[in-house]
Amino acid sequence: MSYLPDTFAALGNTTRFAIVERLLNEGELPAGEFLDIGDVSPPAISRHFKVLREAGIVVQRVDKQRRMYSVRPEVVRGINVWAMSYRQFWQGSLDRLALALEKERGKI
Amino acid sequence: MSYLPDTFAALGNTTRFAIVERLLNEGELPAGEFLDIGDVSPPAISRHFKVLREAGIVVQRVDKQRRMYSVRPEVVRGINVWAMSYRQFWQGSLDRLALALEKERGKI
DNA sequence: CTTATAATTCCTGTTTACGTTAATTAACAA
DNA sequence: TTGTTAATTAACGTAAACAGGAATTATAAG
Repeated sequence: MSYLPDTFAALGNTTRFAIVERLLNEGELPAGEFLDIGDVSPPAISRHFKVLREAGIVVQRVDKQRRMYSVRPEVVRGINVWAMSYRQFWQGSLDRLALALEKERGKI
Repeated sequence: MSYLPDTFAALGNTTRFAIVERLLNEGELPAGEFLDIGDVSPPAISRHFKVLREAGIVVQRVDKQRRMYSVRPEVVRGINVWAMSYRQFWQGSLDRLALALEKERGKI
């Protein structure tokens, strides 16, 4: 069985997706850094991190009173592996699109 | 704004994920072909396809009484583009893992 | 015209998701 | 000790997700 549906379910919430993107761009950050993300309360942030943790998307590191969060690289890589496994499918359509554009260009 | 959270939300259901994987592997199929996927009723299948359509993941083609469904290649490609945009992040961790394994091998 | 097939929509009930305020835990600082 | 900061858990309410059976629509076949 694949773990991907659980991963996607966790990323299928705009607040959590924004959290993950920010962690990906800025690296490890404490939970408190996300209070400005789309007006959510501290309890809401905390529960979103719990969902992300339980889906295996982030890991927590305790530093004094703060909980530092970071994204597990394998997760993003896993998504990439999945999408790449269907590369022939989507690459093919890209090639056909490029070909069609070439032909259009020829007509003009 | 990114459409990815909606895409992930739609794929974050095991039944819908199974539907999409099957369409990716076997190509265009009628809705009725999915009645064996984890004992779901025709209405349930129909509603899952509606979610997938509204998320832009699949397209419908009418053929007599049948509704033929197929995956939009741009969607899978879009997921790939997103994951690839963080390649440095997950590739880096892979390299460190490989290096660690090399060192371990050296010790043995 | 009548029946069968394919899929959907309607109606309804149950579960899950998500947010808020209040209370709690843990660490730090005066 | 007392107060402050960081984050979580508890309790509660509302909205959305999801499922099933019944009814509906559209096409095909006898």
